[in-house]
Parts: sequence; structure tokens; C-alpha cells
Amino acid sequence: MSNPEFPTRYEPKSVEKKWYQFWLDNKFFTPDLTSKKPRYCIVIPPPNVTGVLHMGHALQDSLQDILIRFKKLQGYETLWLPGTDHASIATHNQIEKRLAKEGKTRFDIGREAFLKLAWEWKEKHSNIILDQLKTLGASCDWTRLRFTMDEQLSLAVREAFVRYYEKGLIYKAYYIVNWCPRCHTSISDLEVKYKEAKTKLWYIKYPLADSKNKYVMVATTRPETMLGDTAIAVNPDDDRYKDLVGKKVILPLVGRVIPIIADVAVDMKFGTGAVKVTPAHDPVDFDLGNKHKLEFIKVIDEDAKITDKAPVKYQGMSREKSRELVIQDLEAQGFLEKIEDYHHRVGTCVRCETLTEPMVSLQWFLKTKPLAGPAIKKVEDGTTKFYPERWKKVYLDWMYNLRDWCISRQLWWGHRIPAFYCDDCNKIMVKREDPKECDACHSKNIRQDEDVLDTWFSSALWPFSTLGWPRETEDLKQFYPTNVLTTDPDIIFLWVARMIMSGLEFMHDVPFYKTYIHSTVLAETGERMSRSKGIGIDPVVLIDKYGACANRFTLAYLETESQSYRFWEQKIEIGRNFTNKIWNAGRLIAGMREQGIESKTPLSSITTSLPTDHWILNKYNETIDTVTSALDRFAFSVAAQALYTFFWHEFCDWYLEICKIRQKNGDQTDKSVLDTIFKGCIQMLHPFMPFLTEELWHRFAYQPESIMKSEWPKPVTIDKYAIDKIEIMRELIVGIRNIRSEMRIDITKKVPCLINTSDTKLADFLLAEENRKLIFELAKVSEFASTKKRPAQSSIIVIKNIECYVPLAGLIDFEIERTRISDEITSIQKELGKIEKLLSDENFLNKAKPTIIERERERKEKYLDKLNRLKSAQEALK
RNA sequence: GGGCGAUUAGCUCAGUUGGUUAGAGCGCAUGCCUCACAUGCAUGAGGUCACCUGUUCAAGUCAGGUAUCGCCCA
Repeated sequence: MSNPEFPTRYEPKSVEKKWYQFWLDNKFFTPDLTSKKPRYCIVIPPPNVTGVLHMGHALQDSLQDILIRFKKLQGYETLWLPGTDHASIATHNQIEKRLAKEGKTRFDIGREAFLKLAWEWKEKHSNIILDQLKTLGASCDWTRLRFTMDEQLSLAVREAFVRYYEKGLIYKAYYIVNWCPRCHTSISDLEVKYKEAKTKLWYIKYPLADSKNKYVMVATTRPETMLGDTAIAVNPDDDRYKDLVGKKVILPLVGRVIPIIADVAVDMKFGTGAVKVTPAHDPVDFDLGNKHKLEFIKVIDEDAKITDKAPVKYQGMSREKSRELVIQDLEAQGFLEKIEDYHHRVGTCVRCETLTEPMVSLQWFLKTKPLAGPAIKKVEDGTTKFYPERWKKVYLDWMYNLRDWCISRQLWWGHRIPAFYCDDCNKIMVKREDPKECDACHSKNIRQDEDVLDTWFSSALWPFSTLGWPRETEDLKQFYPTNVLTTDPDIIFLWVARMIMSGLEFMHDVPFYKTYIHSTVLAETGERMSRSKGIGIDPVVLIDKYGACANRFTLAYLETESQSYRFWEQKIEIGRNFTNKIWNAGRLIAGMREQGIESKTPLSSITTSLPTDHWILNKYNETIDTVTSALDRFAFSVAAQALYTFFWHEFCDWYLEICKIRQKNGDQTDKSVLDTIFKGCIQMLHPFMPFLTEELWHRFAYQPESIMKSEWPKPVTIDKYAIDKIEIMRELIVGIRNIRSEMRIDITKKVPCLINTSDTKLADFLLAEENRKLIFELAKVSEFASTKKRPAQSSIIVIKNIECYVPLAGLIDFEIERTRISDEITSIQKELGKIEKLLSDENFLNKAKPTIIERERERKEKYLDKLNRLKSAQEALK
């Protein structure tokens, strides 16, 4: 059949743009706030505004779209709220890179000019990823598109900051933070990645102040920081050093006299058991410094250079250079005992991989303890749940050990901290509106804090700031709390935890009831995909090449509870071939319709009396149940596979073949069965394949005007009386095909076939005209009749209580037939052996459930019967 | 060091509450361009479920341990 209107291959390019525009034009993505339907809402995890789509987005957003479209069909008023975040550091880096090309830094051009450039950059790039989401088919409500630096969302950030501050949860303090000398800002603990590094362990002698020929030896991986040492620490239980605690040593190269302190935090097994303490440059030492009231001497500055607090000769040197010189000097002066190879983990900036520098710095912090309590409780008590459940523990473990969050960044792109300082009286004001003068002394000499907030501070408000908070909007009333958040494991701490905390703080309710953590898509090698390393594939290319539907379906088909899966281009053939299969089934059915298939859908009750119709409808009903319950528990792979198997291997391979035969024979059937199933399938496939299914919906002129507006299919009432018999018929057909194949019987040559059974109802059923015709065609059979005796020179098939003979004098290779039968006897005997062992075991008979015992007895009967028949067939062949 | 995953067919992976001969896709073999589809159809081969020890009438499935790989946290 060649029909230019319905080509033999599904061509996604020709339909995708059209339908996306159609959905937009009809505002199908925008919820009707006046409807009576229950609400279902997802807020998108906002991608970076200047980013591009990667495989992780493709998966994550496909899954969200599947959920939204599924719930919409199920009768919910849905909202998928899209948006982007400003990605403070990432965007900053981009702009700075451009400036660097002109030989400039941001400080050369100043804050205003820098922000102008950043906004230009944002405007230029913000549409890229959004347009890519559209090609994926994302049914986001673009009329509600949000950006974290929108006026409204910025207002929310400011409101949140002020409220936290007024409650005493935000404070400014000197504290040890992670500093990136290249990004030139503090970063949070979560933004530091620890990497394995091969380095040395230097052993340095610190002479005792009261007896200079005695010394304490310490081991360190960072000798240059010794310039800022203010103590030596040992474990109080360490017998080696008990006598020394309380004494003083002289810091080599510097000459400072520093104490030896005892603290349980010291690991006796590390190095010599004595460690140097640099409170200004190490988190553990920082705590020690506070506890033991040590001096904090900052010897490394924001550029990672040695400060003027160190001896003059080292000042202004880089970390690396000063290390070399310190070692050289220590050795020259006899303080260096030895050097060992060592590997440990060093902190690097997630953005630029520069070694981070722990340092004491004046920053803004959010107290997390008071916020964490309720956020822990809501997860412990199941108000908000993680899927798969194991992530709950990951969340809780982190929450139990939460440290205060450093929220200030020494950057310009972002939400500027609404704190104002009076230069005359030093008052700090944190306000919703910019103040004109100092509250205390009325001086006009006031200035705003230079720093901006961590991007995640605004992201933490996302589930409600996007809905209008702090205003009490209709959106907020209708869609908060949202239903589910879908994201990847990395984001649990960065975002999920913080959203739950701020949601509870400001909205007094969780931001979402369910958190689905999806798999990580890895490259073929099992490595994480990375654009910069050239590992992995670009979803944009895949969508262009194979279409969005193939891409989405494949990703969902592979999405199990596993923590990751490998993906490479060839895998998309699963989806590509399936889209084509659906398309072609559509072509076939369209052709049948032209020849008189009427659409009587929806079917409330089926009028067909054909057993094969009831058989396929039964499978169809099961598929509806499987898909519905799977999607409700985020079992995407289960849902996709159920649809795949039913549509391809049951509906196409069997039912459509049956329909073709009926049509060929000119038989009248209730064609609405065909239509019901096809329609229901494309509806269930719609969340996975929105474009293809909308295209078919229109080609079949189904109602209503869009598949998006239709209702999720419901099971059809059927009669199961003949389902077992159909299964026997299928086994029979497969059996005959097997014989034909093994005996190398040409496809054009039809074979005669005889059945022998004591079950007269079954015999009548199979011999009934409508079924006989099916067997004729599907198994290429010439005659089909009943017999009581096995003909000579025939091949045999034994199924339950029926056997079937294929008499083929001259065509059967008896050697093959003998092998075939003896192989089957062997496998049955093996199985029978297991069953008999079970049934003769008294423990089994006493302890197993009666239904299990009964089943085993039935199986034994069945196999024994089959075995006897095969044995007599074997005899006959001798 | 702690936590969490993974280990099932040549490859990539499924296997709910322990209980019919452990499944799929790809690949492979054989035969087919059969008037929806060769991105297809039919048939088939292929697995001591990583290893050890337990629990149980019964373990791929539960418990403990070992090995290898991966992710996260310190």
C-alpha cells in the first residue's frame, strides 16, 4: 500500500513543530483556575538561564512531562511551571571570561557596567534551553515562565531574608569558609568537590621554648600554612605527649611562641600524633582555635597569596611558591625531619576546579538547626516521601549533621544582600525597602552590602516564589503544596532539603508531597557524561535525528530504580523502532477503517461475541491496570515496557494479524474493538510520545479536539470464558510453526493438521469456523480436523490435554523429530523429578500453603500426562 | 572511615510481597522483501542468577560475610 498521505515511515520532523504550536495556540498548557478538577502541580528544577540542554535535563524533563500529561488525562487540572535560575557563579565566570579576552577584570569596569553585560548575556542565552525544552515536547505553562531574578521573585528573596533576619536566623560573622581564589568568592560546603591528590607529608620539628634541643615533630600536607600556626595539638590520651601539654614551642621561621594543647579531635594515628594548628586556614583548626581561645592569624589572602601577617620574605607569594620556599628554609635551618609520599583529598571548586582555600572570613550565615527540625520531622513522618525510598536516608543523614549555611557570595550577579551600613554610627539595617538614612543617627552616609546571596537561597523559595509568594495569590492557593519534585541525586542537599526547610518556614507546609530521584545517565563507558570532556551525547542532536517521541520513550523505558544507566545512540532504536511500529499499525488500521471499520468508541460495553476479541481486550485491560499503577508509583520502565509488549507483541503480532485474516475472508466483526484498543493505547502512550499520538489522534479524527483533552482509558467489561482456549490455540499455532521451521518446510507449502483431545468443548472451539480460519492462516495449515489416532509418519505437538499431529509423509526428517521429542522428554523429566521430590517431602506437605501444594499436584498430573504422550510418540518412531 | 547501589544470556538491563521450566531489547543462527512496518515477520540457540555460610519445606529474591565495580558523605 503506498499512500503519500500516510508514508511507510514515521517522520517526526513533519509533525512535531505543528502540534507544539497547536497546543500553545489552544493554551492547553495553561490551567483553568475556575475548573472543579483536582489540582496537580510540578515546578521545574530550574536549569541555568544561560545553559544548554544535556542528557540529564532530557531525562528529568521527559519524566516530568510524562507525569503532567498522565495526570491531565486522568482528569487533573495540571500546572507544570517552568523557569530558570540565574546561576550566579557560572554566569559570572562567563562574563569574566569575556572581559579577560579584552584584558580586563570586573573591577576595571565596575558593578553597574558588569551587571549590564550580565543582563545582556542573559537575554541572549535565556531562550536556548527553553527552546530546547519545547522541542522535547515539554507541556510547561510558558505564560508562567519565571526567572529567579524577576522582580517578583527578587521580592520574595528579600522578604525571606528580612524575615529570617528579624527572627534571628541570619547573622553575620567571622567564620571559616571555603574560598575559591579564582571565582573570588566564598562557596558553600556543597560546592567543594574533594579530589584524590598525590602529594607529600612533611615532618617538621618545632623546638620546645624551654629546652631548645628538644622538639615536637608534626606532620603536615600544607607546610606553608605553618606561617599562621598558633598552637600544636595532641590527643589527651596520647602517652607520648602527656608531659608536653601546656608547654610551649617556638614556631620555626616565624619565631612565635605557641602553646601545646590537648584535644580529643586530634587523631593519634595521623603522622606523629602531634598536629600543627592553623585556626585561620583549616576547619578543624578553626574549631580548636575557638575552643582553646587561640589567635587567628590569616596568612593567606583572597588571591591565595601570603599576607603581611607572615614574615616579610614570604609576603605576596603564591601558595605554591611559598610552599617551596618554606620547605627550603626549614631544611636549611634543620627543622625538616623527613618527607613521605602521601595521597589525600584536596578541595576544589565545583565551578572551576581551582584548589579552594579554607579561610576565616566575614560572611552572612543562615542558622540551620531551627529550620532543620521541622524539615526532618516531615520526612520522618512521611508527609513528604522519597522515591525510591532509599534516598530518604541520604536526606536525613545530611539533615542530622547540618552546619550553618554560608549564604553570602562576593559576586555581583544575583540578589544583593538587603543589609545597609551606616558609616557614621556603624548601625546595620536589614530592610524590605532601601533606607534613605540611618535609623539610629539619621546620617545619609549609608551604603548597601556589596555581596549577593547564594543562588540556592533563591532556589530554595522556588516552589512558592514562582506561584506569587509573598503575595497571597490564587496560584499559591490552588497549587501549593505542589505534588512531586523530580530531580537528580546531587540536588537532594543543594535544593530539596533547602526547599523543604524554607517551605515549612514561610508556607507552613511542605513544598511537595513526593520527591522522585531519577537515575544518572552515564556514557557507554560507564563514566558520567561531560560536555567539557567530550564524553556522552547531546540530546538535542538525538531529538533532531530520531524525534522527541523516540527519545522520550527510550529514556523512560530505561528508567528503573537503579542509580544510573548507560546510554548511547544505538539505544534510541528501541524508541525509534517502536514509534515506527505504532505508526504502521495506524496505517493498517486506517486502511481497514476505509473498508468499513466504524468508530463506535468509547465503548461502555462490548457487543462482540468473538473469543479473540475478548482475549485481546483482557490483555488490554491488564495493560491499563499495569500502566496506571506503575506511573502512580514512578515505575516508568514498567509502564513503558507494559505498553511496548502489549502493543507490539500482543496487539500487532496477534490481534492485528487476526483482523487481517478476518478482513481477507470478508468476515464481519465488531470493529470498535480494534478502535477501542488502538485509541486507548495511543492515549496511554501519549505521555511518552506526545507528538506521534497527537498526530494519530487527528488522523483518526478521534474526539475531543486534542488527545491532551481526552480521558485516560478505562478497562472494558469482557467475558473471560474462552481465554484459556485462545491460549491453547496460540500454543498450537506456535507449535506448528516450530515444526515447519525445524523441518524446513517452505512457507508456501501448507501442511495438514489433526488434533486429538478428549475435551470435546475444546475440539469444537478450535474447529469452529472462525478459529479454524485463523489456524489455517497463522500456521499455514491446509486441513484441520479431529482424530482419535496418530497417523503414521507425523510430527507431534503435546499441549496440556490436547495433542496435534502434522502428518507429513516424505517431508518429515525422522531424525529431527526423534531429537525434538527426546529433548522435550528430557526437560519434562527433569521438571517432574523436582516436583516429585517436593511432593514426597513431608515437610513440604506439612508447611507449605495448601494452594501451593495443590498447584504442584496439578503440575505433576499435567507433566505426567504430557510425558506419557511423548513417550508413546517416541515408541511409534522406532 | 561511614552510608548507599550494582554484580542475572555475548552486550545493556528487568525480575513487587520467597513458590508454575528465570524474562526483555540488542547481538547471534535459520528461513522469509507475506499486499502496515526489513526501523519488519517467523522460528531457534544461549544463563552453575559474583562467591561463601546461614534462615526456610522452598532462595535470583531474606540474613551474615567475602570479592570486584560505582555513587555519595567525612
